[in-house]
Amino acid sequence: MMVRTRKGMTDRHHRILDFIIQRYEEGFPPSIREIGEEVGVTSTSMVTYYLKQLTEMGLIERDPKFSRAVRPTHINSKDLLRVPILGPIAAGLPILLPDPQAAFIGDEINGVDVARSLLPESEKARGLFALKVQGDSMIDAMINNGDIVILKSTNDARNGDMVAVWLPARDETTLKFFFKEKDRYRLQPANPTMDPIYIEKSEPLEIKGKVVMVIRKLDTTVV
Amino acid sequence: MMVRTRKGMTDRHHRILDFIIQRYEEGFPPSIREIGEEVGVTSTSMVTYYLKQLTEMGLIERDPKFSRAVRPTHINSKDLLRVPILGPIAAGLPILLPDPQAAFIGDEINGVDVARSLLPESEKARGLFALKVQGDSMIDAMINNGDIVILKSTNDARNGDMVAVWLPARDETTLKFFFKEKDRYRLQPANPTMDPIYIEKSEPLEIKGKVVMVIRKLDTTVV
DNA sequence: CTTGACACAGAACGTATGTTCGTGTATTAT
DNA sequence: ATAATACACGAACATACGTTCTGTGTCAAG
Repeated sequence: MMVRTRKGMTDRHHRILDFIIQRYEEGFPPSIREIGEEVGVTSTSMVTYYLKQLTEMGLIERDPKFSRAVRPTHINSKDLLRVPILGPIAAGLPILLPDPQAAFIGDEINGVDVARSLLPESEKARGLFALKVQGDSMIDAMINNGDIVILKSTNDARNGDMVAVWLPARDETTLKFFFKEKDRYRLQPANPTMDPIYIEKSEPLEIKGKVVMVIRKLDTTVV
Repeated sequence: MMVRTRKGMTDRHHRILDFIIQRYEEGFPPSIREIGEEVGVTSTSMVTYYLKQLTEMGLIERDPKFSRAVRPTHINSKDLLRVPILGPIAAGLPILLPDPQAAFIGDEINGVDVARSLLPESEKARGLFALKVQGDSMIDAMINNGDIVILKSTNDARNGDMVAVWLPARDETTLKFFFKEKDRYRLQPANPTMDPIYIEKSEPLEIKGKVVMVIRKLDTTVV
């Protein structure tokens, strides 16, 4: 007998969480009243109310013994960003769609730690996910079996972006540099010795994300 | 008995600074009274006194607008490893020898921050350096112009290691998988479609380091 | 319509917090 | 010896802080 469908994160939840994360990264956690002032909540009890919910969602931690003792739960430190590995990527496999909700649910799945200093300013926000390359099908993108590709979730791209695309007509996932030309899209392999693929604009083409970084671990340790 | 040193850090300075650093890493900065309790200073004015000195020494920062707004100025992180970028690497260039001394001298040159969690246990020690790939000569190693290669300084390699070698006979630097065979060394490109190079054991071959990681930043240069 | 959970505001209250001031003692320079 | 300085304790005080209580309005299910 649920009275009202429990909405997950509202805009205010997000803004409060963002503010706490921001302050956490600066090293100075905010007080209840500072949070309220930031997000436009005039009452301290309302902030407590939201903080309680965020705590129950497992997104923040509080220590009732101290004032200003609030911090985001996610493992991300001030210097690191933990990017979730959503799954494998291979030529024959469609890319798993990143569920923005799922990122918050306590799915303690695999992830890669990336130094924030390596990411451009604009990517420091959320929306990043990682895929682990399976097989040798991405060789023309200079990407090997086992490499970790970090992407930003997006549905469109600008010329020159390296994007992960799903080509329904070919049942194929591929990583290419994206160029929009007059009547077609040109998907250019990173390897300059290889030829581009041309996709007519009438053909379907799903951009799943923009590649932000590629990490290759050379595991010299014998497993 | 305690000798009064005119200036500099006394034991209490150190303990206060350590406590601030510890709390900073935990995300919960301490209050004046908590600091006093921790280091055995009974008076809040004494803590203020020391904090003022530490601020003047440039070791901590405070924001008088907020409570608990104290943090160490230096950025030390136990999650990150800063790997110095010693220079470019290109086919025609010999690799700069990493000077272990130079890494410690306050040469605030370029560096990459790497999450320790991405490095294998054995590599967490020192001896790592990074090179920035210049040109397309490493394409057969699946490495692009602009990629950052992180190496561990070593003079020998095991079979299967990816190594950076200098071939004096060819005046060439290259990154290849290393295999020792009966009478020769086989240098295998990472790209499986390309053929290996064979070096007779009589020929000179200088192993400069073992590749631990490759990082490719796709600078979409947004904004 | 009634009910009850949800969303929000305001105020009250006890404690926490940082600053300032007064006092005292040991060390050092002159 | 005297003065200046560094070090130390405690109290006082205004404000900051988090919790809790009361009250209001909304919305959907029964």
